[in-house]
Amino acid sequence: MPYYRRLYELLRKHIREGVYKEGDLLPSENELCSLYQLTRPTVRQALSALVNDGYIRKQQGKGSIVNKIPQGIGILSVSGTTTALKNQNLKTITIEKPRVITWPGNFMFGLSETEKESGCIYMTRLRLLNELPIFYDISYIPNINLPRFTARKFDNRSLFDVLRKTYQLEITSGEQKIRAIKAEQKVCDFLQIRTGHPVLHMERKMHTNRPGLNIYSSIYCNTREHAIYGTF
Amino acid sequence: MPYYRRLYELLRKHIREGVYKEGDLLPSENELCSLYQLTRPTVRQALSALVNDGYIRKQQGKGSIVNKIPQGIGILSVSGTTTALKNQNLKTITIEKPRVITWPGNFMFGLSETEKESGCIYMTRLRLLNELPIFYDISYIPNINLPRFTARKFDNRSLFDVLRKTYQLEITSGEQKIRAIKAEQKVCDFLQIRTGHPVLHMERKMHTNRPGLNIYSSIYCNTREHAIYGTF
DNA sequence: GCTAATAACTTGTAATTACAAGTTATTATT
DNA sequence: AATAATAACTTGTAATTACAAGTTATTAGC
Repeated sequence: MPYYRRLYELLRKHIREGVYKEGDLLPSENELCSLYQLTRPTVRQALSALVNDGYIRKQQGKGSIVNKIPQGIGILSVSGTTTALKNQNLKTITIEKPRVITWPGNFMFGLSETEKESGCIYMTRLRLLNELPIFYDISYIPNINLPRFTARKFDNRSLFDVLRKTYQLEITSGEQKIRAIKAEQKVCDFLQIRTGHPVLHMERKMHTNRPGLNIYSSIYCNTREHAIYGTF
Repeated sequence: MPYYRRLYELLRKHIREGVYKEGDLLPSENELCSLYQLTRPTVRQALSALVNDGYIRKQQGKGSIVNKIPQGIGILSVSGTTTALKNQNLKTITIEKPRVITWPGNFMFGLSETEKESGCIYMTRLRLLNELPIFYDISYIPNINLPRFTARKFDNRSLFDVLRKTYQLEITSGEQKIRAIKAEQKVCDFLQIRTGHPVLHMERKMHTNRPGLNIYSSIYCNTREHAIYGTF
């Protein structure tokens, strides 16, 4: 792991654990240099990654100021869904275990030839916050070089954790379409809401560090109690 | 304007105008160096800003690959709402002209003391896409050093354009809460939809380059025809 | 005691050099 | 002709140096 990345991970951990609180100043770039035996460009690379991910903001002449950690459900952020939640009780239930299907006709995003040919791993999950169902997820993953995937279990573990640890797959960026819709019967049942209740529908395409491999989800979200929170 | 910024603006313009199309490779970093008489760190700074804003992705050993330009309604991106739309006919109507009010009780985000003391500029606008109302915007701006703001006109011009050009205010980042709700009567009237139709509700806090000055909006969005599109 | 200049910080920009690591086209070998 | 090694690219990481520009604390002068 490169030096700038190590420093990034360390500072990120410190911020998340409250070593540096909201409004605090990080050590200055020169201090970080001498603390960790790095040069300024390297330190700046780590800091700009933190700025990028919303952990700090910088002000010329002043320093690196720690931002408030997102407390809501940070599903809009790049990092996995589970990560943004800290003390809240989030549980994941697999409704349909992963199985290989042919891609649905009229898919939400355009597919490459490679993706079309390789078929699709399909699974549905329900995610509960404090015992209340919040997300109904339908995931579509191209069946490209992911051995034994359908045999894996995801209960109480983020799909993205498995992808990262087992297949070294990381989400690098993505696109999404968001709508407010009247939920159909099946979705209402899963989310335990009245038929026709407004529901947030997200269609996401997530790019990974493996070029050409994208992960797709269709997510229905009950926002009655919790809003979707995101930074940009 | 710094060199890296100039190169960023130029390449961004070229991508938006189609000089480089989706999937194309930009000139290599070394080519850009000799083309514009810059050094590689400077070129890389410009490119990483383009990666950041989703215009390109990079692949080691290959090059900088141009991404698809977002064609939807790019309200989730940092840049102003109007910018992401290209050939579509977007019109803005001011419903309530900017006026100074006291901050509403139970405001959607916590306010600093400075913000509370300085009062609030309030305005509401309706934005139409191809003659159809899509967004109903309520904006709240702290009345801090913005001379003659209430006298300005915003018809058919992005609020953010005025803020940038008149007051050198730029949005640097922000946070938002998103919900699917049943629209109340007034909102339905503005958006020309049936009472109780699902509507997307966004509450946004936008940080600016002027430390301590944030812009707030509450946006109701009709997503029946158009989805909100964003990259991350 | 107050004010203004200054010094000592902070981050921002930029050139230079060097090598590592991934990709692609070329060349040599079989 | 197909394959494997290689060379010539590409971007990634990292140290070094220098000065510009913004912020804050100190100091000198009144």
